[in-house]
Amino acid sequence: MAKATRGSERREEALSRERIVDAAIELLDDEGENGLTFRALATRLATGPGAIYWHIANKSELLVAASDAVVARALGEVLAFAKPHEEIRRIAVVVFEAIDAHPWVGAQLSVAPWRTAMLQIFERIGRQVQALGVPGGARFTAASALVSYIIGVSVQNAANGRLLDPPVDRADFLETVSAQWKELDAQEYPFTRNVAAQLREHDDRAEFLAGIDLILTGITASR
Amino acid sequence: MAKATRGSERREEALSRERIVDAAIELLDDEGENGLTFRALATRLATGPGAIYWHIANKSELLVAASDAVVARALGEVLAFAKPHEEIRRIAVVVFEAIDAHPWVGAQLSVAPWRTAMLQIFERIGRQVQALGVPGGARFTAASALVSYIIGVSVQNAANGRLLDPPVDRADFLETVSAQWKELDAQEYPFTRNVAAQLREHDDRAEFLAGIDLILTGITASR
DNA sequence: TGGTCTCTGGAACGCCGTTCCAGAGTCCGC
DNA sequence: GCGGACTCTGGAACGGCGTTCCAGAGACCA
Repeated sequence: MAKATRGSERREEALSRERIVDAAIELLDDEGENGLTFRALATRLATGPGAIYWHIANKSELLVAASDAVVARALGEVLAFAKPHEEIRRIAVVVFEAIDAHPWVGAQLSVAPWRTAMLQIFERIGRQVQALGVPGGARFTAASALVSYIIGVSVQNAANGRLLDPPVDRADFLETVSAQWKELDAQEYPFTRNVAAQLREHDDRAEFLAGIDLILTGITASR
Repeated sequence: MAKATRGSERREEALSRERIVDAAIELLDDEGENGLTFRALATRLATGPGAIYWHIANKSELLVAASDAVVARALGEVLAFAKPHEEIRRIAVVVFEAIDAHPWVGAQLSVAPWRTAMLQIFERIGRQVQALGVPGGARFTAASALVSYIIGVSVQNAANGRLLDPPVDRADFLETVSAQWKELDAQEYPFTRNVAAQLREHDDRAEFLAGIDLILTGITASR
């Protein structure tokens, strides 16, 4: 890898793993998950598909690199807070929002877990669980539950946003689903029918944080 | 749809949506997510790809139908229990195991949520949350948190199982990852390094249930 | 018996991830 | 200053995919 030391570049801006990953992120954000193809990426970088394969092994590696970059940037925004409770909530929100802004990251995290992206989240959460005073034997469980919940909800929230092809207004979308829930069979879906109104009014982010608090309460109560 | 009333069949067993979905489930279980192609499915059904399209609109609809069938069968096994706590745990375990046995269901649930499969889980969990005595305004939040956690952990657990192409022994796999964690940078990943041993020994299912209990404790404590 | 409607399945289309490879540009030993 | 080796490029090509098309087989009705 002596490449970086080379003085001059052949192209205006030489192809590099970083430039490819950045272009991939742009493409994914602009065109959605299906928009990322090696041909489209090559066009955007003014080159051919073959050139990309010199820097990246395959599409899966490209997706891992792209999601790692997004998660790392998001976590970088969370500074050390005074109270563990607060920092856990901050990390959760930042991850939630990163996946909301880049829905393809969510899909990627559930396909290829325990790569760098997820490990970073686990580490940050784990330290705060420790700071909360959770005893050694229960830390792994508590941190795992939190991370699973954070990723799980974020992925599903992002999936909801991707549901309809023309990006539809959130309020309209909830209105529609809520109406569908109200039409459900009263025998089969009594509960869902009853909470249909709450679906329309609910705030994903607030609901998400309420879940975090539920888990934190559980962790603290059984400490 | 007067088809079902037709007395005689052209083939030994006529093609039907149900037969196609069953064959798709078999194919997915046998060959993995990438094994389901319309060509392979056509071969298994001794027909051509075009015939399948008469019964199913596209691949996405086929995947939705297949996961709905698997989840419905799994939930069907859970009878009404006396105590809501118990039934919630039973539902959680059954979903966890169904996704573990059919990992492709997990991937599907995070791509297309809020279809029948997820709704069924939500409904069953919601009723028990209500039975727990959670007040009306908090039921939606509690049920959502539980469902998100259940799906989130199950999907990630299933994704772990799919990680390596030749199905590797679970203990070996954990041993390897645990060893990798111990090799992590001490500055960057102190927590993860510390719990590496717990990763090796932990039981996914038990950990999953511990998380459920954590949330249930939280729900009960803040009731 | 002829027409219509349901259903079949093979052929073909366009796009994808990936591989191949001729060659352009750069560096290094002599 | 020159020749070979090595890095990197990008267009062409391959096999496989989801999907569409359509000629026609079989069952039903007038």
